[in-house]
Amino acid sequence: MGRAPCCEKVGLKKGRWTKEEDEALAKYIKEHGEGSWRSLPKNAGLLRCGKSCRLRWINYLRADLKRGNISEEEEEMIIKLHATLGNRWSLIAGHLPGRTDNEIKNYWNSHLSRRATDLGDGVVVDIDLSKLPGGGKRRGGRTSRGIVAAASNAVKEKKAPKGKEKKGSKDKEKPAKTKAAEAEQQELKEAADTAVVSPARSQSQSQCQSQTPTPSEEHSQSQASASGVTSEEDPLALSEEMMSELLGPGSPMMELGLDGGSCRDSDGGGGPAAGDVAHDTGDNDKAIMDWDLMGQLDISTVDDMWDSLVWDCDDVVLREAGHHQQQQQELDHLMSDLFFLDNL
DNA sequence: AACTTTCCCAACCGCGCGGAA
DNA sequence: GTTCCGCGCGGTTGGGAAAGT
Repeated sequence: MGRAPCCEKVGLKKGRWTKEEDEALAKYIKEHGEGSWRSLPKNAGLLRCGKSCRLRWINYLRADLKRGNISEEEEEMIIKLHATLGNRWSLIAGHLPGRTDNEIKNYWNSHLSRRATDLGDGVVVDIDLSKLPGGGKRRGGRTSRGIVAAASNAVKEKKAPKGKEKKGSKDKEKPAKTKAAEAEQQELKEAADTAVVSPARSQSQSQCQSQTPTPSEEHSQSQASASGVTSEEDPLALSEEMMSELLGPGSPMMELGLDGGSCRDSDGGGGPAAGDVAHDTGDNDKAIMDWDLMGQLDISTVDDMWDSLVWDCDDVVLREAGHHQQQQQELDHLMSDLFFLDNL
């Protein structure tokens, strides 16, 4: 159908904002409040796109923004949350009052992702997203609350199957947005609280997501990988609870105790896994696949994926894993589970 | 001092989602 | 049920600053 441009592009100013523009925008929002971004520039007398105004306000002009460097606590929080949520910058920002998603994203890309790459020498996996279920494709757009809801419904149902299932995505109990948002917040809070993460482990985990490429590759890959492994059919969608269940005692992965197919601490004795949310057994000999990668890395398709997988450790590990037929079957089973849930 | 490279961050872009019409 | 619109999100880009040669 073709999509109308977000705003008339002709005659609009781009680039850095001037002080006058900032003042005009701030003044207008102070008087009229946020919202109606599309019409705001016109009303405020700005030659800017509404989106640009919104961004400027959110990232720079808002009064409640915290200025200055990211503190160590914040940094740790970011690492934790990133391990849990992936590149959900807005969600991460939600846990860091006064920080914007853009700020956190930039900070991650410029500081943390690099540091994550620099440290450790363990398994480094770069996953070709296109080979994942659903193409592993992630584009822009908001986190689908419907997916989140569906996923958690699926978990609930798995726990207590009901006779009849209501088709969930369009929840009649409005304001769903508020409810869902609250639920999401709660869920994330729990995730952040329960995620057993040490920075070191996070680094290792992050490294699992990005190999050690050239700087430019590193930059985009870390983004892409992180994005990919938490892609639209992602851990968040699957939800903490679901992943816990999948990683629980009854799960194939837990029973397998894979040594090779997983992304784990390189030194073999690293701290608890960042993504091993609430399932860190403390037994590092039993590698637990980071749940960011859970199900994304199908060893049975290792040959297919070989080009896109880069292992920065002994190949033996992978070879061993690749030859475990039973493990493959169980992984396949897990994959189909995940795929099923993804497609809810 | 001049030039080049790298880093950082503000801003832009394209897309998906939800809701209204 | 479909289309359109507004909004928000994540990825990417571009330019200035800092560091290196």
